[in-house]
Amino acid sequence: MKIDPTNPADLSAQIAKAIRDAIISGALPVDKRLPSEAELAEQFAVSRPTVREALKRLAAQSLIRTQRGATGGAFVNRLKFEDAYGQQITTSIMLLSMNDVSFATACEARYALERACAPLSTQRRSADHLATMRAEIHRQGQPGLTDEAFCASDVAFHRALVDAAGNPVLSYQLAGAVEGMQPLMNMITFTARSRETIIALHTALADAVEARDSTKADENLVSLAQYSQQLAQEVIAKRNAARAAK
Amino acid sequence: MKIDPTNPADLSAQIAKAIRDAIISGALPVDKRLPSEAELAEQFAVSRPTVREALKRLAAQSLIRTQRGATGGAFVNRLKFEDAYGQQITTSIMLLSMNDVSFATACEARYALERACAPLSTQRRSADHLATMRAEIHRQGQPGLTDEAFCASDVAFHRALVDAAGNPVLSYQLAGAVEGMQPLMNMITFTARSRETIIALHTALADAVEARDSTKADENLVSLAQYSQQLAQEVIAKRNAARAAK
DNA sequence: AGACGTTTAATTGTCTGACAAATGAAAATT
DNA sequence: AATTTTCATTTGTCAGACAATTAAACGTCT
Repeated sequence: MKIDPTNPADLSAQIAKAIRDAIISGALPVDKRLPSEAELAEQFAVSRPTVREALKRLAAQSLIRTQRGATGGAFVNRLKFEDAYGQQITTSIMLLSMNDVSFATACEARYALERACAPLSTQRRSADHLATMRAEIHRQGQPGLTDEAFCASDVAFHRALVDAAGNPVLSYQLAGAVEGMQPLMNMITFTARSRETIIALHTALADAVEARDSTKADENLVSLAQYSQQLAQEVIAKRNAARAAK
Repeated sequence: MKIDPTNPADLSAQIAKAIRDAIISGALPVDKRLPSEAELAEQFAVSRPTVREALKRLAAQSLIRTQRGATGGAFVNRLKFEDAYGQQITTSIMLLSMNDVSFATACEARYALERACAPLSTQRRSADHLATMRAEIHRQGQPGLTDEAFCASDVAFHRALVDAAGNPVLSYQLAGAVEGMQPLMNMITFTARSRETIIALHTALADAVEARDSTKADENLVSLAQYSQQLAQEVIAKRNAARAAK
């Protein structure tokens, strides 16, 4: 683990990279304690604040955790799927909001990935996953539900579908695609009529999953994708009409 | 943007969260200059090193960039897909290596997602993407190629297939699944015979993409998935045999 | 001897003050 | 008017200090 001392700028970034590479290469195994900040400062020939900035960079990526006290220090953190979900969702939201990604593009990606999950989900779904899906469908039918709550329930429904595949790697990858779309979905106003249509499709999808019928599940996902695109187009059309009227 | 002053620990994490939330909510738009470190220190009633640690956390996530000089400072960064790729891949590699994810689970996820891309790729593939795929196939056939280089070319081939779908969101999500598997793939020793088989499947896949035949492309992906699983099982079987012999 | 409270050393978290380096704007000079 | 110089601002880094936390070492009492 060495840094380039000739470039006296970005020292903390260089140190963070050196430690990160050591973790990736396996030289620093999980739960291994790093040297203390004072020792690291001496090793890299920098001051303690600089070392601390480097450690905070790593902590932001959940690569290390720190503990105070006599036997404390910085430890290589076992990256949990749970922690990675959060980062993945944040990054997805940022990407979609900052890069003018169209609803159509994001929606296409989301449903393409979900359709990839569906055959596995229909095979492996447990009673638990199915119950979650049914519960969310029931929630979606309740009167007085705000659009945001309806969207959140929609996300939970689809998360259950994805998790039913029983593959944590798939769940992780899909978390970004499904949850990252929520801000875009929130632009849509769900009328009572459109909610009915979505709930009907969700029910049919849940039925297909219960019957372990992957063909029907796929058909329903295609219908959901098409209907989502249609709703978004209506929103855009209305907005354009309002703009033209001005 | 406020923090809880009653808890005098994790101040930098709290400040980072406050700023991150402001960025996500849109209160701080892209390219907006944050207050200077001295001003932030005053606003949050903390010292400058604490503010700096918070900013480094955000920089580690590519949420801000900093610039020295008179008109410098920290600016909200437009998160590029390119930047997000790198983080995605690093996180995926960590997740797979630290959580005892089996080759079978990772492989299943990867090919499920790739099959989701394939129909779009066959529809939209450009001559450019096809040329990249052909070039990587050619590289894979060269004698004297190390296993690592063969794997890297395999990844490049599949990246081209994914990018051919013309959906940056899909490419981003798939980057983790495809490139994150590389360390696992590197465990496999590719004999001349197994390379031949893989190259034949790649060629058939490229042919299907060229002919815009999504059914054939899907069949070849399924075959590739099965063959990858078979190779991995052989490696595991050999390893177990060696262990039993001891 | 064993259980329990106390001290102590190590470590992170934070603060203060300082200087160096970069950089654009303003001022001075040609 | 163009160029050079100066200057103010801001980040990057450093040194030293103290507070808070924590577990181990130590001492004391039963």
